[in-house]
Amino acid sequence: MPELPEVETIARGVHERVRGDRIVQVWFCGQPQPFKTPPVQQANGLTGRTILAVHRSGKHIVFELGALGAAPNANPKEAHQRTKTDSPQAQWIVHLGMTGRLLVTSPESPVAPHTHARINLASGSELRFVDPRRFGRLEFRDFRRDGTFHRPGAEPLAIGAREFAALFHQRQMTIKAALLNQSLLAGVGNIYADESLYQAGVRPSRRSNRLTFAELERLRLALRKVLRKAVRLGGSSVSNYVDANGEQGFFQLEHCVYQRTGKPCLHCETPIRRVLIAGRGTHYCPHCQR
DNA sequence: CATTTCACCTGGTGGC
DNA sequence: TGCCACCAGGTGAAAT
Repeated sequence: MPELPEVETIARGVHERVRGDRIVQVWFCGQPQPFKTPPVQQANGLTGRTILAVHRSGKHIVFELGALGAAPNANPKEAHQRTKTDSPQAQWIVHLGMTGRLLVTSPESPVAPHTHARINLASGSELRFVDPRRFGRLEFRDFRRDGTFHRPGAEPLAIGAREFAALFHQRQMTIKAALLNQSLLAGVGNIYADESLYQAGVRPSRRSNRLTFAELERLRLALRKVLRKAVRLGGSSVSNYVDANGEQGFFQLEHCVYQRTGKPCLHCETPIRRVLIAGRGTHYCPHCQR
């Protein structure tokens, strides 16, 4: 489900709830689909480690983990100090796919259908991965064997004007397809591609390399504006997205084109059009976007 | 190599 | 109410 703002919201929420905690028990459901690393290897790697931090990278949620067998630390104050001094030795990487959810709950709360992972922490809380469509992926990396995780593309909130323009001037696919390509920019998905193209006044069917520098700069700034606001509002809750605490986001109320097919453009009243580009439903205003 | 299409899944919605 | 077609926040393998 999640694009950059939703993943950022979830990662922040999980970080707040599990930082400094220790993994005491791991349960994985037998469905092999979501496991990029075999479940047994993952469970062995995770058990006994301290969670130093949780953060977002592209659309991935990255758990920074301490050394295996580090002394348990029940005292939250000391756990916080440990966070400062320990350096990460391994990572657990979660990709939510289309319908994935990461939740921090109590072990007693009812287990939702399609729960594929339950991770018990020393504090008593439980981390759960739920994913009906099973497009999500779980991966474990031990630095000694696998090195650290590297997202493929640039961060849309950090990239500068020149680099952004250079990236998109090299491509002849449609600008919509280019925005969705995670090896160029990491974190932009269908909602925020459509919304930022609308804000920039650029038609999604345009060829990436045909955009002027000024248009690309408008797009980069629109992307920043849209993504930042969406993060501030906790992401877009379409269908049933919720954050780590089960709370909804509110950016869906700000959508100008996404899933507004046939409704009037908020600028010019022209009906919003929906077409298929790069195999995805694409929404735009035929008058405002050239 | 760059680009496009399609398979992978389950569930919700709206038309008949 | 039931059945069915279509749609969905993503990606990577296969085809072009």
